[in-house]
Amino acid sequence: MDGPADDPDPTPRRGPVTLRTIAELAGVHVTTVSRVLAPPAQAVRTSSPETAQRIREIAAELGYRPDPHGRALRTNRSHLVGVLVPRLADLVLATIYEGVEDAAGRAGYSTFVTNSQDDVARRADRTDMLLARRVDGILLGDAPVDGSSLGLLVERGVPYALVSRRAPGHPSVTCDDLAGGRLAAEHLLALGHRDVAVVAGEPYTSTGLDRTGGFLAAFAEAGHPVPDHRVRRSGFDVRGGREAAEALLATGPLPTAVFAVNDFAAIGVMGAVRDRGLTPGREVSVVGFNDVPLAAELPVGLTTVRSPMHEMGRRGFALLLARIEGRTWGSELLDPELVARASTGPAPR
Amino acid sequence: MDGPADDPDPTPRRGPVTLRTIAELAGVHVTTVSRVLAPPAQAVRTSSPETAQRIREIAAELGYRPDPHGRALRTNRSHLVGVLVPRLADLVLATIYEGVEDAAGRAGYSTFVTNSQDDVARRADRTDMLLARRVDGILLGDAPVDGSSLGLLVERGVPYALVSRRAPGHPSVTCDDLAGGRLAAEHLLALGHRDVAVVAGEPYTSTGLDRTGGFLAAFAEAGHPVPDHRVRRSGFDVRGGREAAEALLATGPLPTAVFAVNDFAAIGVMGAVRDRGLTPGREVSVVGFNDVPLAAELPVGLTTVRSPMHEMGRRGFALLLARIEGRTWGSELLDPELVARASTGPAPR
DNA sequence: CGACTCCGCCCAATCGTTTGGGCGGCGTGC
DNA sequence: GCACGCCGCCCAAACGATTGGGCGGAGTCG
Repeated sequence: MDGPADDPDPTPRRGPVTLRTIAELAGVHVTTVSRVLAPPAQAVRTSSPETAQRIREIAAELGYRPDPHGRALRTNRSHLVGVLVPRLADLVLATIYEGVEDAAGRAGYSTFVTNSQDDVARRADRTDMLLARRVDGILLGDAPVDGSSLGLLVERGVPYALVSRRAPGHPSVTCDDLAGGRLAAEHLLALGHRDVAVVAGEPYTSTGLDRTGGFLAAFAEAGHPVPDHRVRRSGFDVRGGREAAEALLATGPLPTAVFAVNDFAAIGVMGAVRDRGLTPGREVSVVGFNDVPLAAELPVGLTTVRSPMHEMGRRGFALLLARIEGRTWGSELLDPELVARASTGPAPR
Repeated sequence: MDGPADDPDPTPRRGPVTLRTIAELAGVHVTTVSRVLAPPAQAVRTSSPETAQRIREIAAELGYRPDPHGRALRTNRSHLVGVLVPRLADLVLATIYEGVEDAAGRAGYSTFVTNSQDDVARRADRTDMLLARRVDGILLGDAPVDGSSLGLLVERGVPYALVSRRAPGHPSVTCDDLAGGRLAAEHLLALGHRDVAVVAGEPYTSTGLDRTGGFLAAFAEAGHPVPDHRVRRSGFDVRGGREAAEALLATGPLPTAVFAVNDFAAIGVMGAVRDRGLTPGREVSVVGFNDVPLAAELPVGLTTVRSPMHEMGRRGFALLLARIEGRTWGSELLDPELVARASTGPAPR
């Protein structure tokens, strides 16, 4: 009863608008319509200006949108990319992803995002799902620093790029985490801190490793090497930071400052400091990393190293796109920046 | 030079595996392969057990995955759904989305998520993009309570469902926010609070409205109506909560408790309380909503109303799927639960 | 022994798009 | 006036999967 509408009224036109719909209305072949509506870049065998104009008008009036499935089938290009993150509920990754989606949208791409939970099996499973969806490439926000799990992609020849975390020998867009670690160290050194501790994040991530590495290097170069027992791995969330800080504060004399490689971990550290009746920024200074919006709003503002998360997402997508399109590319390091707030102060005597 | 591999070796087989690849290897027609590999539910015109077995083995060995574009083109079903959220960098929505993605994955669907920023134009734009991608349905996590912006979907006959925020007359899966507001009120009433304030969230959202409404109703019924000037709209983030709290605390006598309709807003409230030299849970009690993981880890643990965010996402997808498949469906209300921590205490005299 | 049924498979059309190959007709040059 | 070129368009063949329609052969039954 509600069939393909044989009323002669051309405007509301039931059903989806296809090239054929337009071709019939314009009294022309679908090929012609396709060629007219193709992006000007690949404008070969063009039509007469009048025909083109007429076709464009009809297409606009009907609200024609090319069917991505038909197009993908023919061109073998889906204009889809997969994005793998450890957890989307991690604000840092969510923000990076916003950048990715932003850039992808502008380039006419859509993204599937999915979380791997930093779990090997799940990562393989999700990658498989993305490949089954025929994505044009994959952006990895969860790469382990040893590059394991990238073999499959290389082997299959799937374009990919890393974002947030780097791995030697693979294309990536990351914050210059080594420099960021140094910034934190220099800030604390300038405030007179000599006896410090590090909440170091997960040891299989370049973010944790590099930030810690840069920090330790700067202290060592300044003549105040940080002993091993003052460095402790941790999760990247509040709980992880709190647990690591409790362990660090429990043993021996109190450090005068703690550097956490992630803001949420730093918030956990501040909680642990408070639990001992101390105030962050007075008895114990605390530095975080990333500068999430929350950092500025805390009762005691968190001193932190700002990383350009949104920008990182955008550039990460741009890098992936360059690889997909076979253009030249290179890995990128984005500059971090120190933001001093109330959680750091001069070292107590 | 790297063509379709005419070596007789059947196993590594260059290029993508299609039905034809399998058909040729099995010496059978593609139709037969398609029918064998179809889900058992729609098993009509089946093959002989031997043929079927052989086909399945070859498919498994080659790692056959049906091309979603070919399938979508033919069946007019993309197995794709769009998800619209205000901001993915909002932990609450990110968690709900994790639930959505979880359920979608299990059902063989993939999801596009995109943020509307609660902006009318952007929402229309993103919806359009999703429709252009030929999604089978749309899940809305950003619906305004007046249901505006849903007209387009209804009109076009696109299956949709609401999650997190409801709108009268539209299918939704939400937390029972009215009940949640009451839970918060009852908790504070039991602690002896009579003079309270509300940080009410955005007035165009059912979450803000219902949580506030339930809270106010319970206080009114208990004989302690909350005056208008003690209720103030706010953003759902830390800054929004802080700003609203500063306004509320500035005028007249201090309330003994503040209910914020969102945990992050509550964190902002606690910051404002601290700024005045007061301690949350002593001079001023604070209650939040959602129970995000951070709430338990704060220096002063946040009393809050837990909402089942992950579950909400899962059920939301299930509801959408029911509509897509034309099954019967109904809106759902999920039960909230009060979690008492240190940020609430007996009302001071 | 013939007719009928049904099983197991193949044929062909279709979804919407892109793209190399033709093919008339008009304009130009000699 | 004829040959040639090119402009503007149409034709047809893909891409991979699904699905109604046939068709030969084996089995059943009278």
